[in-house]
Amino acid sequence: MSVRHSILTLLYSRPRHGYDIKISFDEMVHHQWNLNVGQIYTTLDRLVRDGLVEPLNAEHGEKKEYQITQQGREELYQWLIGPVERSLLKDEFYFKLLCAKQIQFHQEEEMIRRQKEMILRNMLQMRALRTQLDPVEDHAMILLVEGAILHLEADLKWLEL
Amino acid sequence: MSVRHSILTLLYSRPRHGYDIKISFDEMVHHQWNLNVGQIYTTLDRLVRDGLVEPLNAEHGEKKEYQITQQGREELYQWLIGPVERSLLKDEFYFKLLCAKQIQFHQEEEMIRRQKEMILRNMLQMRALRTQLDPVEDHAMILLVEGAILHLEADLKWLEL
DNA sequence: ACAGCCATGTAACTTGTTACATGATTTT
DNA sequence: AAAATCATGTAACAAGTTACATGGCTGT
Repeated sequence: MSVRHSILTLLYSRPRHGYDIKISFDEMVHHQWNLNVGQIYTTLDRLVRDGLVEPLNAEHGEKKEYQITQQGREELYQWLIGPVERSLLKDEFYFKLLCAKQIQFHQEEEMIRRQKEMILRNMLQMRALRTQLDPVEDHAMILLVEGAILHLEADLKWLEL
Repeated sequence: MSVRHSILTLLYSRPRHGYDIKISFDEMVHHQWNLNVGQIYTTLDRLVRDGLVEPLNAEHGEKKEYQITQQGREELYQWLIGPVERSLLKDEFYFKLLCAKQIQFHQEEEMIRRQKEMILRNMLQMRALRTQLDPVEDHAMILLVEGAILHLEADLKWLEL
């Protein structure tokens, strides 16, 4: 979603080097998002360029650590606190239906069928994830996953109309 | 969302020139999405490059028209019929909550308050749009807008937990 | 004459993304 | 010794996006 902000998030508590960020990222998202390691490094460079992150003790050239700057903390704060747009066209499926209507694509039913399938697949995925979570350690994550499942159920209900 | 596919959609029924696409696009989305005209032209060039669109009678250099190719129709078809991912991390607000938890950002309540505000704003926007729609001409759009409103209501309900 | 719309385009930049190269260290 | 993991990076491209330049045509 926003690799930049993920990195700022992980650097918030302590400095890390690229590979460390990669590992921590995978843990944070419980391996639900496959991120190419290379992207960590390209994004770190860009964050340094923008003054949101700065390199630490780059002496010999090994395990270059990075730390977040004050500006980086502010950027992260603003991002977190900023709400997410939820207008009609921000939902790609609605947008597709709009386009389908425009060209008189008479296969809305098939679109809906496939979308339902995807939602079911995503629900299974979420349920599988939930069973893997530790009720103590991942308490907040469990709430999120359950919220996501409720969301998917609402989605499904709407498609059944 | 996908400017490329919007353009393919508009070229599906007949060839058009850039400005025509811009006007039709604004109509199609009922002015809910502000698209810079320049982007139409850059995207058209890229579509031509990829063989999804081809220029028509570019004689004197005025009103260059473009038409969709067979490959373009197929691309559009595949895009329309393809389902949209709905996993946990694809929702930016969930992702923000995850990051907030990671850094022990103790302002989840404020995040939720602001997100609710945004949803209410988007709901008002949708309701305003609905009143502007023609019950005959825009029948399908009305369904979509009402669906979006239901969606927003479900969103709101979840945030109230 | 001037405003406003019709119409086209480009240069520049952003983020996301990947395939690939390279080598060190650790485990089997 | 081979395989796996640790670790860093680069070149290249896609798509989104915008500010800006340019000129014709139309109505007042």
